[in-house]
Amino acid sequence: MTSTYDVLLRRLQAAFDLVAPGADPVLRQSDRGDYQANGVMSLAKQTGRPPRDVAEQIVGLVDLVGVASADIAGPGFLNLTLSPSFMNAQLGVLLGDARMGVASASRAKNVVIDYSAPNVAKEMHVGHLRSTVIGDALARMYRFAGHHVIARNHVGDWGTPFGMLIEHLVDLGEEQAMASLSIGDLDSFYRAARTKFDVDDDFKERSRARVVALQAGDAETRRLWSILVSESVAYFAEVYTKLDITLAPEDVVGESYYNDKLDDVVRDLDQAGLLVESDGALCVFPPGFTNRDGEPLPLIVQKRDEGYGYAATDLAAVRDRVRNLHGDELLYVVGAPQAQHFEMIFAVARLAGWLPENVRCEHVIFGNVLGPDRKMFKTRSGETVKLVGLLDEATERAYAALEERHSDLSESERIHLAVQVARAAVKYADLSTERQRDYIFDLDRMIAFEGDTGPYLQYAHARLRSIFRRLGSTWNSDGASFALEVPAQRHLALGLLAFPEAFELALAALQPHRLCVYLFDLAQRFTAFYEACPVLSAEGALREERLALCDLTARTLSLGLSLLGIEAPDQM
RNA sequence: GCGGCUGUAGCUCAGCGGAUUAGAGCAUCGGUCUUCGGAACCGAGGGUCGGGGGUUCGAAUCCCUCCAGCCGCACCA
Repeated sequence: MTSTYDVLLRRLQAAFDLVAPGADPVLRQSDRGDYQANGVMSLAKQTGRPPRDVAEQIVGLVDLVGVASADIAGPGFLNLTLSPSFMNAQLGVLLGDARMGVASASRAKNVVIDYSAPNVAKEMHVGHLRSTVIGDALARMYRFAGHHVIARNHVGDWGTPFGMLIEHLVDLGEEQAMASLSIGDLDSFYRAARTKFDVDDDFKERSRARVVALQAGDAETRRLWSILVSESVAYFAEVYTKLDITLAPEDVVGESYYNDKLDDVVRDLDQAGLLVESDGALCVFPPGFTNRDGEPLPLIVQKRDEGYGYAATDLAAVRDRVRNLHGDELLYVVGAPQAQHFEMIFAVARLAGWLPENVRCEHVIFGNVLGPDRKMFKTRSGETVKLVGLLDEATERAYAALEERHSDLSESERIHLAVQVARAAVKYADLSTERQRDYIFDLDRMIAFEGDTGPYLQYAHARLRSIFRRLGSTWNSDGASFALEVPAQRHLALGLLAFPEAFELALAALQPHRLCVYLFDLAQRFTAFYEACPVLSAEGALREERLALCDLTARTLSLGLSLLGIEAPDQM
């Protein structure tokens, strides 16, 4: 179907094109009319004509028959009011549309999304939360839009720490080490290795030798290393299941994957004449970057000791994602501190010709998770907060809240619901603010059932479903049409019709919070409707109409939440 | 020093391709209703949109500048 927004846009565009080809109508929802087109104002400015004249011209040219009426207001605003018949028709189509009006992409793009990226042999902590949650939401949104998502979990599985980790594994014995790792207490494993490394010179020496062996490809060392990796990946999978994240073990393509491609990267850069030796290191100096002394800032590709740094790996990854994965879009869901690093990586990749103009490459930046003191979120004792612990605590709170309100749930139902509510709370809190901002992790606030929270949206959905449960018989929408004579109904209907543009804007800007804003607004429209409009006690056509609005609202909420990676249980 | 991000109601945040009256949630206060699940709804108070300039008929939104906070600025990822 063509969304309501798109119908309006096309009609307006045709009229605008007659006045000034390509002029943007700047169409958006409005509280003045149903929609407003502000493009007249800039068009007037651009042509030097009085806005009202232009507005009148557009109104004369635009064909909105059967769709809407247009009024000129103020200096030259175009307020649009949808016609009842058009709304009825659009809502009627929605009843049979599982996509709730969102068109599927005509050409599926390959979208490579790099997110989560935990470290092998290290616990996942709050620092991984945002990348994981935001990245997964974007992945779900892209898939729904009809694109082919290639998720890349760029785990830290290489580097000097692996010398000590492997030696620690040897010390423990493989069986003991695997047991220790599979319990999920990765931090104590890492800490133990670290401690030995710091206090035991002999261990330190062994660790260094082990790094050399690892890099040289020594078979036994690689085998031991792969134990660490596979145990960790298995652990990550558990965390992802707990969080309901779509990343699979196959998506893990760690830093080590690029090892054998790094020589090539350097050679290519050299042949392109981009490589410069500086202080013994091989660097690229992309224009426009300076250090604190105002001197050109290098991207160090190969260190003085001839080892490769992360820049080389990231460059190899860009190249791989364009050449081999045929990515049309490359997204990196990585925190704000690495902004300059990625700018440089992208700049160098463009210089080297690895990143064609038509490939969109973007660092999807997000801010920090802060504690109540507005500083980086840490435990009281100053340690990083484990993701699993965070979820467990959220689940306990959700469980307690459910226990207080529903004694009729079975134990297993309550546990299952608590898990769903807790995930919703944590994810929605993360997704609902503009991602570049830091946000304060406040479990009390996010798990509240009132206000702009995940659980509130789940609740709105559950209330809707309960109406259909009370109905007893199965309902179908065959007899429904939309007169929308009660303002609350019409207001809700307008919200329903706006789902496609809300989704598309969120996706285009890579801003899941826009979808959150939409869903919360829809939920509020629904509750207002719910107060004003009895459903089950209504009769005849009015009852069918209201049931249909409930059905559409429930489905829109459920779909929208699912695109954020949040479940919408039928009962709470 | 250079660069980036952030600064909107007591608190947490939307709005920032300029445009008609600056919004929401929480909290506070006051109401509604013998609830299709009250985990609800309605209303009120509360804002020099960090400060100051500028562009514009019109700026929270664009430009400049200053202030505050956080982050980055060569061999750790």
